[in-house]
Amino acid sequence: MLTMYRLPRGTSDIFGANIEKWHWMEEKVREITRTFNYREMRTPIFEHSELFARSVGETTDIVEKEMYTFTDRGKRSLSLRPEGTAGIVRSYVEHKLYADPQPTKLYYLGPMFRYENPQAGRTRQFHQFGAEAFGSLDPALDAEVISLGMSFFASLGLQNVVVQINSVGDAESRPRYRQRLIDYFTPYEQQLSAIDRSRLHRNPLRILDSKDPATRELLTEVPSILNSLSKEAAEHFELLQQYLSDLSIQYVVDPLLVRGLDYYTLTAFEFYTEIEGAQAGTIGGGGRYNQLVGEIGGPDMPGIGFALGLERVMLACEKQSCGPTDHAGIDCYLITFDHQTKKAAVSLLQRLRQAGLTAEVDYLGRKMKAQLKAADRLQAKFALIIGEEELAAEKVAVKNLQDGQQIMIGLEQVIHYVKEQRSVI
RNA sequence: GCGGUCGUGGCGAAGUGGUUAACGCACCGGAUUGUGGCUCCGGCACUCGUGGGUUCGAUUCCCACCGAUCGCCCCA
Repeated sequence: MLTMYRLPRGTSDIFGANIEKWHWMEEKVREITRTFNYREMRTPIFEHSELFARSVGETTDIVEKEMYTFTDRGKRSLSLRPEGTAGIVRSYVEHKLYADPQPTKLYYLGPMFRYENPQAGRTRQFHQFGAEAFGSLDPALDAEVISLGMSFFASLGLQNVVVQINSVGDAESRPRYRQRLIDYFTPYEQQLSAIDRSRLHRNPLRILDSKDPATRELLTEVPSILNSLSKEAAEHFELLQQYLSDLSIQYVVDPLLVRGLDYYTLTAFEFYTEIEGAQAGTIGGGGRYNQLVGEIGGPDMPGIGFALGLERVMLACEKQSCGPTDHAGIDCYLITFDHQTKKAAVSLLQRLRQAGLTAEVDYLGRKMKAQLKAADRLQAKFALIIGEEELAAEKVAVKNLQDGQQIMIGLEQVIHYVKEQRSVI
């Protein structure tokens, strides 16, 4: 293959049949967020690197080894966004949206970037649909956010999506649990893998997520975070479950569920479904972040949100055969023979299009037979034939390509006729 | 960052240490003059990922690199 330039590793070009799928999915996002009254926010694709380090967490893999960081001509360190929440929170604070009546409910949709090795459901540029709701501690809002995600999946026709929930505690209970974990694992430290040992010192909560068999043994007896929750945190979690039940949302409590981002407090959750490929089953995740707004310089405002990986959602859709209905073909294909008929066709073409019809004409000088073939391939409903005779009579031969019937129509009546007939086919 | 598998024309897919590298799909043209979807015929003139090496000779053997894919870590 003599292609000089190829797309960068972990990226993809979306076109052809795939673009239809993306439009379909994006349309579902717009629909569902409208009914839940979340408004779109578009933030830059890149931000100051510091923002991500602060919000996502200095010691997370995302910040430590996955960011696309570069220095611009003004010597600023910028990074392509690895996730969406940081930018939304920055914007919320920067534009003082907390001064508006709360809650502020926002959603975003767009590409994210992480320098990782690609595999099933993981690419370097990927797309997320995320929602964030600020300004309320009400667990009913947690339930709404989860419900928004589940409703989105339902609108796509996806089945068997489970939401796993947990509480990672608040400012009071988290340090306490952290210490309990350290106390629990320290006697076994020598048995832990190198990774888990470093987690023990840096971020003990992450051990809960370990896939190491030896560690998993130990996890069967590990103290549950749910027993370390403060009264408020426990109550929040309890109320959330009640609301979820009221919403008939199937959920599973998983005390081992922790998330890879540091900013979560209280509620943490993941959306999961079976997909080919071991790790792609998590199609979304989220949680509360009651400290984050304050941490990046805003007032003490709580927030909760989720992010869904649309490529993974797409994989799930493919597995379950849900997707957009095949788009209908074009309305008209104009068939011409020479320069004179082409001239007439081109102006008819414009009028058809102005009337809202999808119309096409041959630009390759093909013979009539080939033009009809092209019309067929485009699934045209009508072939509008403009030949010498038609031109002289100021008529068009309109051929219905479904039943093969053909009639002559006056040049001026064609649009009306096609519009009328189109709906009865 | 680490490990497995793979890399032949637009796509799918055979194949061999040595004359013109199958086939299918798609595409283009033709089968009596302006009529498609079926059929038949023909065309589509490829550095066999890239660069080295072994050999009289490599697309087939070896090495490196690049890429794809699957997995680990981690995440969406």
